[in-house]
Amino acid sequence: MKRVTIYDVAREANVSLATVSRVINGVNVVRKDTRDRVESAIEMLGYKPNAIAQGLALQKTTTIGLIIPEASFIFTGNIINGLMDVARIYKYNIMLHTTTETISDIKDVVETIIKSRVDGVIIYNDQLDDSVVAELQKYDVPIVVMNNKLTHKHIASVYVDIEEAVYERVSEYLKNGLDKVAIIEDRKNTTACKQMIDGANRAYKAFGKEFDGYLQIPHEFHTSYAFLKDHLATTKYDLVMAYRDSQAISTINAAKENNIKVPDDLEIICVIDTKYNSMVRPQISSFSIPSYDLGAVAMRVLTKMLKNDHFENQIELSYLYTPRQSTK
Amino acid sequence: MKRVTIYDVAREANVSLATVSRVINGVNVVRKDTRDRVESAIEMLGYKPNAIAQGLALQKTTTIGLIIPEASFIFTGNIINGLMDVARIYKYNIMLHTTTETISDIKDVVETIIKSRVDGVIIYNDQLDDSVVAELQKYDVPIVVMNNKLTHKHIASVYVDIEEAVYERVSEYLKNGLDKVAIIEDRKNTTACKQMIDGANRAYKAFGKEFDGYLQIPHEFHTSYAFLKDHLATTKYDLVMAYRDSQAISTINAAKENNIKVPDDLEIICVIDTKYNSMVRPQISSFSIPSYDLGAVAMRVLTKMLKNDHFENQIELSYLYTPRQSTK
DNA sequence: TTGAAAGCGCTAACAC
DNA sequence: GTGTTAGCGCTTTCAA
Repeated sequence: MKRVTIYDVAREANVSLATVSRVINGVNVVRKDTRDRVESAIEMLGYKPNAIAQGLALQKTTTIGLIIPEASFIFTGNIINGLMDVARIYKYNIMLHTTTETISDIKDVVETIIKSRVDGVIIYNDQLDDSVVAELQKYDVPIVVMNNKLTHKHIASVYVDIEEAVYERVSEYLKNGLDKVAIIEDRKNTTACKQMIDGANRAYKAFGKEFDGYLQIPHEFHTSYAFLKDHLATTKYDLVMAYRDSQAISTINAAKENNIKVPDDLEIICVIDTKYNSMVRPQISSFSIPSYDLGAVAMRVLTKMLKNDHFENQIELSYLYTPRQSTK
Repeated sequence: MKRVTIYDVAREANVSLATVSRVINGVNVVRKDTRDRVESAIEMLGYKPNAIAQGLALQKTTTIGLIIPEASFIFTGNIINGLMDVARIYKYNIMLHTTTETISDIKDVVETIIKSRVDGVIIYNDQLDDSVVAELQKYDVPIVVMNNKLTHKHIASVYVDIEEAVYERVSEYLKNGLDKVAIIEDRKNTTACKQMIDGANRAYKAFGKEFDGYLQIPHEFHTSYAFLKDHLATTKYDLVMAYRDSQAISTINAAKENNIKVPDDLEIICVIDTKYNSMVRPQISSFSIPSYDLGAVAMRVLTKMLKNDHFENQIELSYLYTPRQSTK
């Protein structure tokens, strides 16, 4: 089909292109019968307004850039679903960008983001580099960051208070005299992991003790499973906490290898869980981070920013600790 | 930062905008010293070419539309990773669209795709509606379809021959006299499921038998697990095949409830598996569909189409049957 | 090697 | 109510 433009429609309907533009954009001043003429011309020619030209004329693209780390879809999938559902409502398009771990790569992403003149950006990235945000800010792009509590005035952040969540839970164990708590390192989620440790530290301090259960996985081990299989053979814990459910599952498998019974001999809790947690046995107790909401809220805040409405620049989403089969 | 355009750069460097354009696009006719002047002006002003304006002038956007069903990221995540990696190489942007199951919704997606003037479209959708493809084709958008063997001349399809895979495997069992084979319905993947059944039918026919193991999940059951828990109590199988690993896991759980030992009393095979299969015990034997490659190849074919290079319009990716703990 | 100017398809002030 | 026209920021012929 030949490209059909607003001129073609105008000619066909015997009106000026301004009138066609009015009809397209629902400007309610066009007389009913001319509107009908225009509409049937549009129908007849199969005309679809060129969003690129509109973007150029209006100085806005109605698309927003989404930045997530590569290979993270198992968790971010739900975030994206939430985000897309809201984006659909407000007619925003989503430009997807994934980042690998190299710094040059993330610079490239920012570069393309700027060039593509998106109306706003949503970032989910645990190891978020300040320079990225700074660069983006130079170009006045509204930014929403997920899962990273930021304090910039012009950036909104949507997150769950993981520190508090872990604090609460660990306190509970300490209260019952169970103080052999471990937190597994998560190299892909260093910030989240740091919050977990902070929470544990605070809890231990409150009980006059010191937390020393941070399990860093030595670099010679390729998986946390490989490490834990050895480690659990020699060290006994009351509770192991992991960020992702996948790590929790690894822990369960490692425990099984060592004839450690979950939850009788060892309890396990993770922070985020995916649908697979509902299939695994035993099912893992978790904080049920509302990942769908994380995306949906982020998108909603961004639309507010774009309309210059007032917006909260820090939105804390609540979690709900959900005990399952991996804890007593 | 004030919007800086090509005019600003031109003024700063004391050249015409045509020259700036040449520098930006690496047209090698600009004298070294003027190029240097332009480049330092660009640097100084922090100029980034407006991709929207370029898109309008060049009649191409260097972005491609990706359509996937909502909530499918656990599997499509890998596809997206493959796709993004290749897109990055060729400097294409990805516009992400998800479809829910309503027909009006998919029409909307096609509408926005056309309007956004993407250079091409990649579709992963099991229940792909022909009318969608037809609509897209009217506007001459190059299309690549994943996991759906299509025969249109101007559409490329990238897929794995699931029918053959299942045929091979089932034949193997029949050869050993094991003929109680079941295939679980997958409502989200009807086309894939149909191919599985076709494969089983063909295998049975080759052995002079008739396949009757298609397990449709009655609508009163919300999950396959719920259904199988009952069903496996009364019916014995040698082999249960599922499309997704998640269904295979459900089957294992349902078997466990009925004291059926996997793989001793019942073997289980799935077609696609995600990283979770590496964590679950027993691990499930599968065909190891190369989902990353599916995305990467799809994107690569599309770039060929866009360059008007010759391209295969049907690309079959190979699978590798990988026996694990769920089979003997 | 460089510049002038038309055009890409649309919107929005302004005029009628 | 409708048309005219000047942009939006870039590319690309054509001349110089």
